Amino acid sequence: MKIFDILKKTYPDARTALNFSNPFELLIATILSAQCTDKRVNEVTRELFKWYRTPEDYLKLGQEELEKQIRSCGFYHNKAKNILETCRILVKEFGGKVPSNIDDLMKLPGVGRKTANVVMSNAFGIPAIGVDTHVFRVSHRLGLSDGKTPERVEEDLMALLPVEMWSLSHHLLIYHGRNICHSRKPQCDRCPVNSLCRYFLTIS
DNA sequence: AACTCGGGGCA
DNA sequence: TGCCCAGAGTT
Repeated sequence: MKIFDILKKTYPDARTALNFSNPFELLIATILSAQCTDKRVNEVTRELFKWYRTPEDYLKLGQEELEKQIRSCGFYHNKAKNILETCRILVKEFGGKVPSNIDDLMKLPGVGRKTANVVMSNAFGIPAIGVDTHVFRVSHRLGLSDGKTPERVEEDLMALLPVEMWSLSHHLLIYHGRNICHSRKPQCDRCPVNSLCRYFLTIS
């Protein structure tokens, strides 16, 4: 697919901003990342992971103290509650390990389809496309999908791309969304794929 | 499909 | 001040 060839050349270092290879740490960081900048998640987790590295560590920490630690990420009450319940399930049902399939991951509170896919692809190397707001918006603009839900966009992208491109396409579309294809004011004049973009066609 | 959960950065 | 941020859960 030509669009992704260009994006790959344009963003040769596109990779996750939540750069954790440890599945458990990536899971926690990704739960925290909901409606929060990756910059702040990295700040909070850099401190958090110094002291708390396993599900047992968080269960010992407790709700109130965890809320304080993650407060600046927003939605801290729900996130703390979800993280602790997730840790309980990990200990009780998965031997303290993070499962690597989407069904088990999505049973964890605080883990939706996007987070589950990110954990699978970034921590376990399983081809998957996490559809966040960037991927959703950019895919629609480019004309890669007309899906009304993230799941439909995910299906369209998977049908469009070879399996070995799934994980990378997630990073490329996010990178592009953050750098050029902004929600409000997309920088179409300096977009490397504007000649292939459906949205650019409608406005020019 | 619409709504709520929210602190913090930035214009 | 107002808008936005690598979403998920509930109704």
